[in-house]
Amino acid sequence: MTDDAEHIIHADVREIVGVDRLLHEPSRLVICAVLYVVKRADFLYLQRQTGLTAGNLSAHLQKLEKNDYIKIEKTFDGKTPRTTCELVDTGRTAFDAYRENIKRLAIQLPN
Amino acid sequence: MTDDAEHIIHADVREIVGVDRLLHEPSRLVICAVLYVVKRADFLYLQRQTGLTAGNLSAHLQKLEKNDYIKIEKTFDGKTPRTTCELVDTGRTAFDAYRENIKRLAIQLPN
DNA sequence: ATAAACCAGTTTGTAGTGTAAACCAGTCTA
DNA sequence: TAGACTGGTTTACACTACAAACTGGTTTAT
Repeated sequence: MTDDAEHIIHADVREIVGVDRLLHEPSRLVICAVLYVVKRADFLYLQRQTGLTAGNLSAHLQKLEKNDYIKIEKTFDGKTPRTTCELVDTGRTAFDAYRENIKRLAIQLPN
Repeated sequence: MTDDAEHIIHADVREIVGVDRLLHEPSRLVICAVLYVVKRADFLYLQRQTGLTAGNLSAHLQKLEKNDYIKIEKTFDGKTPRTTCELVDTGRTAFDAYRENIKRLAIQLPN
């Protein structure tokens, strides 16, 4: 195989090695996908939607918060604690970019 | 947030937690994307195309081979060793499936 | 009253993974 | 024949995801 075939391989394909790892993790991708459409969601709702264990979900949410992709609010609903999550601008923008990237990858290659 | 919004979230979105991890790793995804279009490629060609270090590339190729996604052939080109890689059916099928999955994810969500 | 079960998460331990750096066997060059 | 180069492989380590164990508090049952 020579470099003659190089023209086939679009630069975008190579660039996916630099993909946003924070979003590339499936668990977090699902979390963000859910938050992308519902805007706000509490812990249990997210857990049901994603199918993640509570521990997992908690860890991933913290990671997303630390990177300012989501905002976590802790309140009380009567006496029971409630954790509410929201995708903020940084996260929304990153998610859009990620989608664009993988869309290009998925569509661009010849069959 | 109640489950009223549940209808928005398509089942496919949730399913990406079960994505093919072997292909989901960006390095391997690029390797397979290259092999997908060129059919056969040697080690150095792959290294140039992917931008991976030799050690990395070697490790990922072994992982792909162990899972029967690619076939690795070792020959001599004169006196210099040559490692040639080829995406086999299992790998090609998996790659197609992976593309389908992420395409759905990328396209399906509302903006 | 008090024990048991439950709720809403967090923390901890472990196994797996990706990565770069170090290494190796053999070949070419001066 | 010493040194550099080829074409990789192996090693060491830092990071990550995941499940299981735990925490702090509340409700239910006895």
